[in-house]
Amino acid sequence: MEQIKSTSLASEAFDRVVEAITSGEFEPGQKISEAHLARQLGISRGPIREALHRLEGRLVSRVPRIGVRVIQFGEEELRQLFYLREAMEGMAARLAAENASDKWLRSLEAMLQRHSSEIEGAGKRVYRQRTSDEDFHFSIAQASKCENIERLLLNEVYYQLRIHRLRSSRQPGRADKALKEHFEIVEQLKQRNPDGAEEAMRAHIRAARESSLAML
Amino acid sequence: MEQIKSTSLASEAFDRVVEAITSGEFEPGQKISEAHLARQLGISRGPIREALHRLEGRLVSRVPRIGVRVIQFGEEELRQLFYLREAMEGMAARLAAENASDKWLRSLEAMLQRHSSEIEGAGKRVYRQRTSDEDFHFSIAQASKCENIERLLLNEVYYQLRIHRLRSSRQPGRADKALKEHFEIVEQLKQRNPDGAEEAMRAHIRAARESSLAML
DNA sequence: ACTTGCAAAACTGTCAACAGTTGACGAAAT
DNA sequence: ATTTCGTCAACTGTTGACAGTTTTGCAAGT
Repeated sequence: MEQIKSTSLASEAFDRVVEAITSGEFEPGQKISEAHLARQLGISRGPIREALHRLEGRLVSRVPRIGVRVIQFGEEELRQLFYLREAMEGMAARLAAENASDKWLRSLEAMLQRHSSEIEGAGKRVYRQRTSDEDFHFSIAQASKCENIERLLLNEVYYQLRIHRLRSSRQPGRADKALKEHFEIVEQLKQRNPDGAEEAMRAHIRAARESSLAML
Repeated sequence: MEQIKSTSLASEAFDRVVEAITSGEFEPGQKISEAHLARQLGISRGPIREALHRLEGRLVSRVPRIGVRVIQFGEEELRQLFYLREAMEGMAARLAAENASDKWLRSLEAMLQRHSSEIEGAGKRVYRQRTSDEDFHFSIAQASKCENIERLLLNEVYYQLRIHRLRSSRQPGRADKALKEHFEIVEQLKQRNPDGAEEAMRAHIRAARESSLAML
């Protein structure tokens, strides 16, 4: 038997707006009008309001009586996002090292092997909503068995990161280095070394931060 | 010049619900009816819906077509909350050690001196919405100059922590130990030692975690 | 050219009402 | 006594309308 999904208009609208923002359809700083968006999606303003409120502070900023805008993303905001990421993903790696099952560890390693061969045939710089990198990091967040961290990474960090990724090129050779760092993280996880796993993850994210900031 | 405050009914309702939950007026697990709450506050359901949605995942959990309930708080949830707290506040302390002004450091130390004398006259276990402990920790979050961390600590962590604090007694002598740990954190901040500050903060929160869990 | 004042349009905050769903209660059937 | 079924009240999701505010476009004045 399969679950019946009766999704609400508000959730639908939420997904659409996230998609529109993280895919670049809505520019950073652009104003989003409730009424206009409601007409565009063919529903009333209620569900739209709900969706936009759920995004407040994450992907849009709101000014009372004025409206909501897609968040702007400067160097400082990006740096701070990486600080938050370092803290949370570092802890996630630590917890994963303590909690993860052997089965999961093997599947994570298999994922890295796939990514490894993807990089070989490296021509394809096609856009994909969820990158290999995000899959790896999110998998570790899940393995931490800490719902708070998992939820916040998903809702706060990764959404914002996609906006940035969309508008900036990556340093040449960064993918290779990142993959090596991923392998180092897996190695620490396999050794069930919480300190090592956390430090490897944090070093990886610091490196990603410096690389991203260097491209601005 | 002073800012004109034009607070909306939704924000008002939001504050009221937070107050009701963190003060214990609404029990954990209790269902909150939009219609009932709207009648109670004398406004329509729109602003209420908005307020409850902003609390989703933080202080209330929502089931589609059923309604919202005040979150339940078990041992595991509490442990995970402390993991998140350790990660974020550790990073906050690190950033504070790097960024904070000397003026702020002196005011933080003065705050600790006040807390110190408060504990002397320790009879007053009166309930206060914001405890001395929370003031100390939030001040460091502000000094980190990282808006993400500040916002998430406020909206995600401290609210939930208040629910727990309300319903559990503290270990005898914990206040004294906590104060000593606070002084250690300040010491590391004064020395502008990021590693030391982060580790002191994390050790402090681990100790608070163990103490809290021991009381269940 | 630049500001000032004003009127119209557009938009947000709020409300009241409607439709469909859920959960509870009690009657009927086994 | 227990289960099944149908009814009903309460509630959530959604809508359209109203009021007040902000923005915009334009005209008049400096």
